Amino acid sequence: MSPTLVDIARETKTSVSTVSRVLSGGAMANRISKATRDRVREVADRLGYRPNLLARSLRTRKTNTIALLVSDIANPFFGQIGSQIERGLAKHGYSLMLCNSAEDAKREADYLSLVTQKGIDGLILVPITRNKKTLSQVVPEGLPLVILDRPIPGISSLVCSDQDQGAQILCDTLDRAGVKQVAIVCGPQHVMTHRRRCELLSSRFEVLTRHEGPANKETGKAAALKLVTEKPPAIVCTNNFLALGVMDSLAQIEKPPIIGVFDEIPMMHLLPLPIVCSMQDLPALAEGCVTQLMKQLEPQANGVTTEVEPIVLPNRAVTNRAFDVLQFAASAPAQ
Amino acid sequence: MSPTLVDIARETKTSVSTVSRVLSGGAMANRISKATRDRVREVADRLGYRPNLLARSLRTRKTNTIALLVSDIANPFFGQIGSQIERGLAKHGYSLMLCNSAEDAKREADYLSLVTQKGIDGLILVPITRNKKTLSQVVPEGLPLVILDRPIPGISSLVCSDQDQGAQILCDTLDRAGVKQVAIVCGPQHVMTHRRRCELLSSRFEVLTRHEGPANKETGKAAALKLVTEKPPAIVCTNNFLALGVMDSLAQIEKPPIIGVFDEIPMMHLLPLPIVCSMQDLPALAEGCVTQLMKQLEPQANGVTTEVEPIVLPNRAVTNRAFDVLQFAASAPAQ
DNA sequence: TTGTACGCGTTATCAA
DNA sequence: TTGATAACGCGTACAA
Repeated sequence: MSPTLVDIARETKTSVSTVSRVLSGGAMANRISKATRDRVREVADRLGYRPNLLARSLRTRKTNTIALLVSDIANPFFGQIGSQIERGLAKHGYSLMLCNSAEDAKREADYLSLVTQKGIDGLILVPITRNKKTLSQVVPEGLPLVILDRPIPGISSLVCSDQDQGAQILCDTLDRAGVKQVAIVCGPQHVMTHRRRCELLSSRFEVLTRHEGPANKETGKAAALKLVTEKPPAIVCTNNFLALGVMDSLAQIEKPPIIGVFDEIPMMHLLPLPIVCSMQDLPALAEGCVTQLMKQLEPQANGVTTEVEPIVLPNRAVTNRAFDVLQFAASAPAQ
Repeated sequence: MSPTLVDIARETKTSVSTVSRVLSGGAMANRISKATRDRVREVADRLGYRPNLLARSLRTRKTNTIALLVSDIANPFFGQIGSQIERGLAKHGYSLMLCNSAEDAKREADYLSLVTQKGIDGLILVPITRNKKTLSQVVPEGLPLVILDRPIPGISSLVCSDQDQGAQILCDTLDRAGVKQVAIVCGPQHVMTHRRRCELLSSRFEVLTRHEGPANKETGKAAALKLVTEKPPAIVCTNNFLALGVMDSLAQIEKPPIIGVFDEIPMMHLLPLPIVCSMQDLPALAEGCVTQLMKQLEPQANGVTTEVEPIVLPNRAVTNRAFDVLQFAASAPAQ
């Protein structure tokens, strides 16, 4: 059994409160005589004392832990963002508990329930649920909360990329390459990001076909198999997993279509297909979450409660070499 | 403030213990009269009672939480494995706390210290530390522990891929393609996996050059730039990140070298470089962790303590299309 | 079937 | 500068 304050108190002939003050009293520690202070520390060291954080949190109602509930940890996007958020939080003395709802509403609910019961000081959520009401039923009133990546109407504590701008720059790039018609491969429409991206695409191009399904590779593959016969000039996928599936099935085509995609595609320069992708600013997203959270955790000293305003970040369009070649050929005749 | 057992007891005119028994007594609940049982449940529902898990864990010394401390969550390999481990644990009633040491020994130590103080029922660790002794100083005696991916001498509770077999099949494949000499790009030698892979490669091929650095893209890029002039027939990278960097820099080469790599390369069929990779069995690794852990958490009913033996899984070599073409040309003359 | 009383390890209040 | 003592919210042995 790990030693407790009582053990140290006994060993050092003092009281539990004294020991507590020395070991974790902060400024209080200085109000204890140097003699006993040293003695307590010495014994604590020798016994290998380590505070029981459960007990401490129960008493102080503070866990110094932030939960990050993402929609799919297998997606490198969230792995990277998790990694960066964690670094950011560490600077403020918080540690991160990373959870995975796996795009499953039930598991999201379970986890929300679990982490709040376990006691967390704040929550960063990539929501499956898109309803403010159902959310407030599981998330305690007043818990510092940041919604990440997928806006929920009515919640202003938000950090996300600018959906419209991201879609526009993708469309602009396709435009410049002479694209007029596209096929769309998209994730579930009840997810805000997928839906909005589809809408914007439809408003700017003639949509030949639209395949919808779970936002994974399999959906992309299935869609690509059907699209082989249709030969659209461009295929736009509403996230990276879909695109991976699509491209996987499009390998053997002689004159592949242009692939438009949101999120990063690893190794895109090397791929023989022309790709344009609308990339999010990952570091800024991560940092946004942290500052957004800290605003709620460390309220201003001067009674002024700083308003929490959404942080909406710009995306940038990136093309690969295969695309650049194509674009040149297409725009050359016009000049 | 969230309601507690006391609130319900007051409201329902019973005692705290009765309420506790009804709400979380398990079999005990049946030893309470149906009348009060229903009344308690009704009130608990109405008040929206949710047990405080901190308090419960403090009392029961059980958190139903397993910590998974990985070396780099930004690596999709660990994202996927984390996702699968979590699913596996959920079936046994445990939830997962995913932490990231980011290949940093200090952060590993910090996290080990943190999670054990917070109270966990078990730990799955992808170690930076490779020493049993230093590990046992932070990890409490008797805590169910599983070492994942990187063996530590003296610890038998291990789940990993067969290093040697994995390297051998990679070498075999290169052999069949006619490769005699290789350049190596590897991660830090103090990490078991990188070191062992290097050793085996050296024993089977003439090593032209060897670049070592942190196991990330940048190291790979730097190495590739130097290798451009040397033109080795094959470049072997000891993990996927290194390979990504290498390939990124090797895009424009007319006759690219063969790339040998451990771990999965996304989209490898599509890449114009010949690639062979030695892939680990992810689902088996994840499941191995869970069973290994459960053996320690749920000791056999019949006093026989089941021994914990290392789980070592076979890898399989996968080649892409560019490689297959190459191999055919090389082996054709021999036939 | 139910209630009383105690302990889990810590911090906070009050008095000395 | 220090020490009793009471919480925090919960589970459980013991008694009724």
